[in-house]
Amino acid sequence: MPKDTLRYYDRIGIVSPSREDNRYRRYSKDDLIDLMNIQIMQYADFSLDEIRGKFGFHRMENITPAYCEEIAAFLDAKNAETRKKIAHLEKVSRLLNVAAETLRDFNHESDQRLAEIVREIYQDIRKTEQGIYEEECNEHKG
Amino acid sequence: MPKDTLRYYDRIGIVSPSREDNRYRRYSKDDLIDLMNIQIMQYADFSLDEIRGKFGFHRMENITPAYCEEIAAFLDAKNAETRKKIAHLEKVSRLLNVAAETLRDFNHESDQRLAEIVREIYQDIRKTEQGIYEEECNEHKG
DNA sequence: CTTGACAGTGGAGTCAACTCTAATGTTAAT
DNA sequence: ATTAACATTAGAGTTGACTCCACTGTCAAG
Repeated sequence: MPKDTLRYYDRIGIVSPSREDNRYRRYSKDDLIDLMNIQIMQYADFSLDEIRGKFGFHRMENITPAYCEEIAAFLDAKNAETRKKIAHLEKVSRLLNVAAETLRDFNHESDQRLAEIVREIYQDIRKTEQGIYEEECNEHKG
Repeated sequence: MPKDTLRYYDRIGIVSPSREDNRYRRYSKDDLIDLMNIQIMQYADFSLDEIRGKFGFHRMENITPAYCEEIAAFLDAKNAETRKKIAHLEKVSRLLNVAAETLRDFNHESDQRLAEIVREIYQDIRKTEQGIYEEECNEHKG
């Protein structure tokens, strides 16, 4: 992990190691565990804000069943989001496949299939835009 | 599509409509088709640079079989990338699933499965880092 | 005791794709 | 003729997660 990244994490208060007399950072075992957890969470597409906010590095004290359930629900939500992204990418993959096929050997059948996928995608795009406008409305209300 | 986005596309030379006498932008049918294509390509995770570079909006002239094959190969590469992203997200989904399960009902079996996935992910992360270092090397060589 | 290789800091720069601001010009309606 | 509602522009700001810079401080080796 690049040093600048560690300094950055320290600055934004995500992993703040203790200091030696000369102000050099000293990373404890727990700090290293936190850093590894961060890598995993980043792999799972959590932002640093989410990591700080939801996991906040409670160290074994303070772990009530209610807290566990809260985290579990959060993970469920993230998972639903992830499934949506996968569905999106599956559609993209199909699109690219058919588009390449159509380019290589133009015929009515693959052209039809391409058009069908494109139509589907336009619907998705319009849905997303609606989502954005609804969000904006809610923000104005809130 | 937001007006600012259209102005932005005009500025960076992606869709540059003709102008009326008063300098107002007038979008032709072809411009609209370009804009729709851009939406599709963005859905498929192409950057604006890629869109400008690879598709450059050749309008029916200049479409040789060689050009078709070049684009098809490009789409294939993008598809390979997409499949990799899907594999990544599938792993994330499994992780989130097992993590939530483990949080809700801690037992040895799900804990084991969680550890297994985490191990797998660390390997992926290390692979990615290596990739980055190799890229850096090649840049220094090139 | 100098030299080189590290460590520290605050602050600025990077990337992509917008998004917004301020100042000004054009048009349609009252 | 005034005003509201559009259009134009150059240029600055936004986002997140770094990444780099110039400068200074610390330390071990020769």
